[in-house]
Amino acid sequence: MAKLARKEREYRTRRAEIITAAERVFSAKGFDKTTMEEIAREAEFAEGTLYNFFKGKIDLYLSLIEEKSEELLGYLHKQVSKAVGAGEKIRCLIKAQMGFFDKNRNFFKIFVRERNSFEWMAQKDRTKRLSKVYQTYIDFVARTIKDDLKRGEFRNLNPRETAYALAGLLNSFVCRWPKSSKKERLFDQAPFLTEIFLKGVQKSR
Amino acid sequence: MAKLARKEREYRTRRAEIITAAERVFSAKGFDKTTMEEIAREAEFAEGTLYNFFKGKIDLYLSLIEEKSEELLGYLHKQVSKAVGAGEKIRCLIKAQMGFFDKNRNFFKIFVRERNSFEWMAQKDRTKRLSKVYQTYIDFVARTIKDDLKRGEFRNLNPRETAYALAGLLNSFVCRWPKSSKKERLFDQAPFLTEIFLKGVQKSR
DNA sequence: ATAAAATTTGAGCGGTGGCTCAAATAACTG
DNA sequence: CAGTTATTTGAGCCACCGCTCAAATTTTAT
Repeated sequence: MAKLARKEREYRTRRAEIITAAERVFSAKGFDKTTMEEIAREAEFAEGTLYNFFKGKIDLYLSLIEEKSEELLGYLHKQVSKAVGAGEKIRCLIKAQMGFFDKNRNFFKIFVRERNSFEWMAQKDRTKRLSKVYQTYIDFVARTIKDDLKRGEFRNLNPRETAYALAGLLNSFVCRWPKSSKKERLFDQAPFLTEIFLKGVQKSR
Repeated sequence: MAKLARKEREYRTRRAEIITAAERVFSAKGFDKTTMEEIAREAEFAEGTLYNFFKGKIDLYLSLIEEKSEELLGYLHKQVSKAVGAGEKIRCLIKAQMGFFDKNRNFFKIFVRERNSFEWMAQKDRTKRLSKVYQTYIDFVARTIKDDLKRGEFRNLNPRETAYALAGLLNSFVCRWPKSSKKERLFDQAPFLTEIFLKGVQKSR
């Protein structure tokens, strides 16, 4: 019946509100310095309410990363699938990722920060859930590179290693961003990075 | 007199022992999840003793990063200054950094992790002391790149932006390391990274 | 050997923050 | 509206941890 559907919709809305509130706080303070009390205040709920939507602090954090990452990957997938021609998929991937981060500044801080440290994290389940997310991301980048490289005049490199190199190039560059002016868009830096990377992997002649 | 000198030596030895113990724990658990009690246990001192050597947890952490970074920079400087010829300094920088990290696995974890998040950190003094460290590092890389690029057939790029790109390339690659086998050395990966980077910045022809 | 000075020790204090749960409130139902 | 169920609330519990300081121990001086 319609009633049930509305309830479900409202539940999701509230859940999403909590997630974006958490995103703001986590991105500003990092996981450890963020308190549930602060997320609750930001989301305009009482602290206890958060526990009706998430098992605890870690679950909330991981849910946020997982869901936003899915969004990112979906977007990248959609954009990249359009591109054809040697190097075009890679070019498109870089542009798409920068564009996504421009629109999701808060999330990107969490994504980058976590990506660089998840490897040696303490809690078991946290490591597991996170590594899945980042493996999926790297796999996608590696596949894109693989498809693209064999199409043009590129060296025969290990796609996975190359994917790490590209991800690193993007991430670190992106780390300067918080310091630069608000209006500056990451998207505009895409050509610079694309050029370095594509030249870097092309065949010598 | 000789007596005073010995005291001083012993003081420094104990201090260094605490720092390397802290290095082990911090690298394994990260700043927040590391407790003073655990560092004390690892260093075989009582908790209170740590406070005779450092003002507190943050001071210990920052001292560790500052002192090891100085060591790293000194080593890089020494190695790079030997190199001559287009691209040679950069090649040498990459090899030296990988070699240093091979020998300082624990420190490198802290260095990389912190480098990626210090930009938006909470505590004022911590940010200040850290940003100085990383500015010095990036400055050095930028200077090396600048010296080198004008010597060969390279594009006219902004050295500072390019330094961030290079640092990112190295760091992210290095992030895979903890997963790979113990015997695998970062040093052996240097050629792969060097090639991508040098090709990436060379003039089109 | 003994007193004085320096160093180490670890139990305990105080503040913090994740999480719970009984009570309050709101939403449905007939 | 009354009764029932679902949701929200926030004060308080409790475990944790950085840090202190009086007492114990070691080192130095005489």
